[in-house]
Amino acid sequence: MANTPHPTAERIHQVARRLFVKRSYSDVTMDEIAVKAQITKGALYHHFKSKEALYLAMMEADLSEKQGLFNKAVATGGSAQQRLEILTRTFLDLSVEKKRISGLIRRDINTISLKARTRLLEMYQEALPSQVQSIIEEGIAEGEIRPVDARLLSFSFISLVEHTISQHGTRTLKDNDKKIQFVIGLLFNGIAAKK
Amino acid sequence: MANTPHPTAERIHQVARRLFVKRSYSDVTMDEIAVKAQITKGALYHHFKSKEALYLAMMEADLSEKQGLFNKAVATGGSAQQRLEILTRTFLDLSVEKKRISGLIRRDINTISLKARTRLLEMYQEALPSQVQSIIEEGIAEGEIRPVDARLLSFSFISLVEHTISQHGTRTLKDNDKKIQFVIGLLFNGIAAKK
DNA sequence: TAAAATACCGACCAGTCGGTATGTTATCAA
DNA sequence: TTGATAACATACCGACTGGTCGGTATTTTA
Repeated sequence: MANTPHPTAERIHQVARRLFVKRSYSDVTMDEIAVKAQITKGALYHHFKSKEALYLAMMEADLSEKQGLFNKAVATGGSAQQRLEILTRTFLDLSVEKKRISGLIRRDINTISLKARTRLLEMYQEALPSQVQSIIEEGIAEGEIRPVDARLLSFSFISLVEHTISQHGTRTLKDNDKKIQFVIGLLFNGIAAKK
Repeated sequence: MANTPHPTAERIHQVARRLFVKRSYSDVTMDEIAVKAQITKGALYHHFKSKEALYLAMMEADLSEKQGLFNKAVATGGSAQQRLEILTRTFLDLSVEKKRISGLIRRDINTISLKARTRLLEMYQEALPSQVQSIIEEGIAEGEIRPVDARLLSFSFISLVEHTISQHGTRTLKDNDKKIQFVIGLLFNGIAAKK
């Protein structure tokens, strides 16, 4: 399925990923991808039949990799809090670029075709939110977490984590331990002063 | 400053706002704006010297309006929690379109020129995050809130609120009271079950 | 009421971008 | 050696896009 055996296709993936992370779908051109990958447009279109196909293939490769990684965190034992900590750490240990990709979906989702959009959302859903959600749901079942809407909470949590890797987030929370502490602390205990 | 007395310019603003909310900066064309505003391209460029100028003017009008509204919430008395509730309610009472605009900045920020970008970020910063931040800072000073990084927290909080108006958010949290309860409850107390 | 500013029209332009048509070269099985 | 196919290269197309410009209608001002 997610096999990209050809070295050129691999290189195209890398270049595309780098460019799409920095600029929006519409702003990245196929010409630029070709130049940066040191091939011609003909070669580029030999490997990917359209811009959208390339974008989707790149995202699929990334998301399936993430799904596998996060699945390990979900599968471990321990409390919901511990498992969310592990999952968060797994995410934060990724390269800067790969951490940023997750945010592309919200940015580019309205640009691509309806078919690609549906597909992309499904892949994203499986890779990240649903895994967080399942941890939260089990936490609720165990009485560790108050009964809340697990899905909405999982999106909120992901958003919180993404904020810790923003420019200001990395400035304030230097290392990954600090980031995890901030995000897990806020999620479980809030910010109210202890009475 | 934020005076747009001319009815045509006003109509262009409305049309542009509606389109830019739905699609990204690059995907909205000046031709389409002209057609939807029932004028010609010539007239459009008579009122705004460039696409970017139009985008910026639209955003400025919106953000300065918001800044004024939120300022009232900040200026009221009461605890930090009460004031954040009022601010959140003020935001949630806006039209769907105006609620969505705030999210455009993160989406389009890399598309526009550096100069426009800096300007836009300053305006946004003043209108929303810094007002939330000042409430949080006072809450910390009063011992109501644990000492945390107020700026990072304000961004996180805004993000939480934005999630409640997503498709799934509105489905789960029907009315504004529910939304406020979710967001304030999470921020102050977290989701851990009470011991 | 003349003149000057404003508002608007619509044809047009130069450049861009995704995609294609038509090659040329490398690979490798038979 | 051959010939089929994959892997590229090059030149080009046509649709589109932001922006321009000469000119006209309308309103404001002197």
